[in-house]
Amino acid sequence: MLILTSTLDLLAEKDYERLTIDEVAARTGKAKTTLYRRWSTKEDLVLAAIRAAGRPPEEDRPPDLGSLRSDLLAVIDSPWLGGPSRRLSIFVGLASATRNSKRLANIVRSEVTEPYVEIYRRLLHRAVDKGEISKNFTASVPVLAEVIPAMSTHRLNTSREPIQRDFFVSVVDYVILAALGVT
Amino acid sequence: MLILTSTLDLLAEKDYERLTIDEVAARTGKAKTTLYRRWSTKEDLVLAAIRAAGRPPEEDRPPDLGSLRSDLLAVIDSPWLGGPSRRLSIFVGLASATRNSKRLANIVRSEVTEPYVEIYRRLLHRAVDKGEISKNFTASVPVLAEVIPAMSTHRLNTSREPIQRDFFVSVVDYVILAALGVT
DNA sequence: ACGTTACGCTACTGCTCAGTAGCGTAAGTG
DNA sequence: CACTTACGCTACTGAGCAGTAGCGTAACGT
Repeated sequence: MLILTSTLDLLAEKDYERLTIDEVAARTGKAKTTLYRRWSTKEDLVLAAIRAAGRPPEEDRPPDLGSLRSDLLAVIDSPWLGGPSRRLSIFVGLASATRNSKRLANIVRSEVTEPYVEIYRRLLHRAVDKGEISKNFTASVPVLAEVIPAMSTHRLNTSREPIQRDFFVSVVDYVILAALGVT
Repeated sequence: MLILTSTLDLLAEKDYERLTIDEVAARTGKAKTTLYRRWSTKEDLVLAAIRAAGRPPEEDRPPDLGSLRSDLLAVIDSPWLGGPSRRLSIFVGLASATRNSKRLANIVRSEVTEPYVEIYRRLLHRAVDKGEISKNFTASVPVLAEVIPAMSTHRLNTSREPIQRDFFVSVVDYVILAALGVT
């Protein structure tokens, strides 16, 4: 649906508060009243846009490319929500929404951020089970699973420029894999 | 100055956009006109509040407690900006401001976030120089210096609840020190 | 006593933006 | 051909909030 993807586009460019229905209308060529006929509030529209995006495909089919490193990078490169750059911008745009509405906050957490962290968590646990990583690191998995989302949103928040892939690679190599004793 | 610290308080509770001059006035018992006589815009007021906070004391006097671990925790526990909890909330509140004004964004970066990351960077480099950490890890210092701010703002953004100290300790032990091969 | 400075108060302007009213029109469906 | 459904358009209301006007008043120094 054009309207819903455009809503996500605008959410990526601005953020929830700066996203105006007028602009969604203008960009999609629809009339504002048309939007309000289908979604009775701005919150509903954004909610629908989130749901329309579906869930990350890696949730059902986690990558299995032979090494933890390549699996982590595969998730980073995932085309979900339009690839790393758009996905990250949407994450940041939605973060501001969680301050507006507790309802929105819960949906965002349960449909977007939590599933995403969960994927990393599972990859890490699987690497331990496989023996690729020592069992001594089991305790650190929950924290490490948050590292990639945390570092990338922080980067985008402070630098405003699009994030280079090198940065993700640095995080994987210098932080996550290093913390797991992978040499 | 009561007005400036209250401004920071409100910034910590809400964020830049939700901070209203009327509320600053109400909370400080001042008249709104009084505030506008001294600072001609909301942006100026917040700017003044930031400057009044000064710079982190660790910038001049980095902690030196004998181990990298205790130095990192000392910076985390720093009383600057009212201690970890208030400081972190202010960071998050200011992040929303960087979307409003490029001027504000630059000041926030140069006076608040960058100095803070720089402190971690220096602690890490010093540990390498001292020989506490192997020189092999020099390349990873810039990324690791962002880990604590990134992880803590991310936590606050997604969970909304105050952050427990255990979390910081986990980040230090399971992420940073682990990534530096400290056993 | 007198002027100056700083503050308080009430009331207003002006803008942005969510959400609504009401009317018109094209396209499908029986 | 009538009827319904869906959309477009212009114009409005109403709230929130930055910033302003104008007047009154206490505190101060001289």
